[in-house]
Amino acid sequence: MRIERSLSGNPGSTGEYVLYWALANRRIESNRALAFAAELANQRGLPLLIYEALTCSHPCANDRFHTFILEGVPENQRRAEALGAGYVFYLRKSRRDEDEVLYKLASKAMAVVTDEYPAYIPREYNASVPAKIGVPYYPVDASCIVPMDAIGKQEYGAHTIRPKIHRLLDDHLKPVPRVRLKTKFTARRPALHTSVTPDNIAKLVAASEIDHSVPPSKEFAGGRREAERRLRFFLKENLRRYAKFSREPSERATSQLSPYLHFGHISALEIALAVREYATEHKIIADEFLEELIVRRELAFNFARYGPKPDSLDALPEWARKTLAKHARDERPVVYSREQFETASTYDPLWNATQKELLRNGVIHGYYRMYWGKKIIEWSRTHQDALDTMIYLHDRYAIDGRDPNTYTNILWCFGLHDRPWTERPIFGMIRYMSLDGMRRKTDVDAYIAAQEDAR
DNA sequence: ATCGGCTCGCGCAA
DNA sequence: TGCGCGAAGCCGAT
Repeated sequence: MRIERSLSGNPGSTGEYVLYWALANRRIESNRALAFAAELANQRGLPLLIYEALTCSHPCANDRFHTFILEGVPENQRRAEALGAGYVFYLRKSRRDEDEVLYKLASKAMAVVTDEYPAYIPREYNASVPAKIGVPYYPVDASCIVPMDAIGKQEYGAHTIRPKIHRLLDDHLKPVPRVRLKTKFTARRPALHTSVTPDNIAKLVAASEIDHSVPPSKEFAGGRREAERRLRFFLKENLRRYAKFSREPSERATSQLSPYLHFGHISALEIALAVREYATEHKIIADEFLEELIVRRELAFNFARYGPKPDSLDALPEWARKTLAKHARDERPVVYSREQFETASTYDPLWNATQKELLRNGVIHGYYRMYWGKKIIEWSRTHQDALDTMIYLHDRYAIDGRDPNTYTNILWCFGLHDRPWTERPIFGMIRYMSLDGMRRKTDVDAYIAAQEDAR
């Protein structure tokens, strides 16, 4: 692995260890940023210290996300220490606490390595933190299979990025080499460490100064082991059904891994490798799944990284901005308030069921998520209101929200990475979706019944 | 049940 | 410069 891109200073100055800050990829295995930090440490004869944090000043901090993240911590600590690395987890319980642990740890580090991540808070950290610490700072892309840098520019759509990804895939679709640390971390653990065990998670969450009105997901428990369990289940039960049923939500044939991908409990790389191996062994064609996991996911990261902004209508292609502007003042026969959306109180039973899935589980099935978004456009006073509502609901409830993928999914509803269609009110030439269409293609009633039963 | 048109623009072949 | 075709469709004609 090359040592590249120093954003501030040069490695080689003094320090007691190399610090890896698990900002977006909260895992020890299959992590290129951590592997890079380990190589740097070995090169300098220093130990590796891994830092994972959870903050309450995050604008959407609530019980759901806190619980999910905390559930991953004991396993990360165990695996980090098994490598011979140091591990510090710090939960800042109060909104007023400064982010002083990172700065303290960084002040004794030879270099800070972290995750490049083109959205939400991590993106802001990577822009602001380097200037505040006096040591070299390396953000490494540990999220994508083909690193964002290897594409290097904003792509217009799946059809333009696909050939580039496939051309580069052989170079990158291989396991991250096992990390072996030459120097064990033997220093005393820094005092500011929050001990997390399966038993004290609920107590830690309750004591945090966060929004306690969004309960933990009823469906998804966080952590590496849970991610691995779901991957095994998907391979065994659903990979062979995926091509046929991925757009039939009532069949539940999708991987259910997006929450774990979002928090980095598992990597897209290891999922792709496991899927490819299982598919070869069992003579399954996995192309449809790998297209979603690789091409479309990486298109989303490409958009977030190289587009002007991942969460703004300004980032749409010109034809979409034009047609939306033309229809900005169209009459909206039905308009719901944010509260009506949030409480799943529309006239449409399918839409309400998708919103209930979001409220209860923290995800919406990928296919219905598009319908969910299209209807919010139809039922909002302005396009900007619709975007604000979608981002608000995702940021607040979706475990896989605040992610390049979800922002891209949301903007897709406004024409991003899509093409124009027959002009119609409100939508202009943006693709429209209807309840009749959903009924024609999917078993709407089975899905609604499943959401009702799940209460 | 199936089919074509709708409508724009990228990237490639020529 | 022309041409094919695209992230998940709709609608009306047959």
